[in-house]
Amino acid sequence: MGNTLAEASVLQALAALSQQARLRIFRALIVAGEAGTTPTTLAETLGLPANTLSFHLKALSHAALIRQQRQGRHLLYRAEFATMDALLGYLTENCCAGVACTVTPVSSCKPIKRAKRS
Amino acid sequence: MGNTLAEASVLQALAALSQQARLRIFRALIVAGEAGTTPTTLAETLGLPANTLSFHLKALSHAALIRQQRQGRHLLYRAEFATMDALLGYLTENCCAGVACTVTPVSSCKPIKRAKRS
DNA sequence: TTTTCATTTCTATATTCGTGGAATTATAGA
DNA sequence: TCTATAATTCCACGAATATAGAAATGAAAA
Repeated sequence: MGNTLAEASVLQALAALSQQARLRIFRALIVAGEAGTTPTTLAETLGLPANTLSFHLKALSHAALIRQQRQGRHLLYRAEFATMDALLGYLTENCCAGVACTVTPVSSCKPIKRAKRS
Repeated sequence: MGNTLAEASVLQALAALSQQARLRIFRALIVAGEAGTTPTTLAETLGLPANTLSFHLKALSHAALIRQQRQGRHLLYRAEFATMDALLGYLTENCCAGVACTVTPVSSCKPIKRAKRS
């Protein structure tokens, strides 16, 4: 039962995710989970120049889909699960089956503990 | 257990919904349900010039989020629930909690019979 | 078939977006 | 402090988008 976003926030989140580079960045952060990821890692993983990546990170941040935290010399970016949850809630309730969705809505979006690979 | 969309289709659908006029058009079609709505009705409901509306309808059609059918002199537009369902499925599975979402996914998006208001 | 209405396409314009090179800021280690 | 590294901001430019007036198409009614 997450908060529902205002239309403007929904539009901003959808716009942020509707671009290939940004969708991939976001997905990478989802996979990274609580550990988060640094821009440098993202840049080499996704093959993006640092400044281009930064541009997209800003868009995702502005949409509140990700969050930034400094970790020594690095920055850590993490997915903001609550916003994604709220976005899915909005879409389910308002863009799925009329005024109120009759089907089971997404209950929650949480980072999951995953085994580190390699 | 709807089909999952390819990344390109997801991006197209998200882009289609990430614009105010189009999100409102889509929501109006959701509310209209199986009955569908004509461009004329949409135009006056949303206060859009016919050509601008047509432009946006095309974008939604191209993303397979809506469908068109001729009804005599009018056209009827309807929401394509299956695509929305698939979009929610993708977001739930890939952008929610890692490789596979542990929470209950949206089971289905169906038009519901609703009482006409006023 | 002629007229009428519904909708789209054509065209133009202003704005926003995506990209990446170069310069800048910020942090930490020597 | 000085230096190296991390990340962002500045800037420019081509591409894509949103808007809407005007013209064109399509289907049905007269």
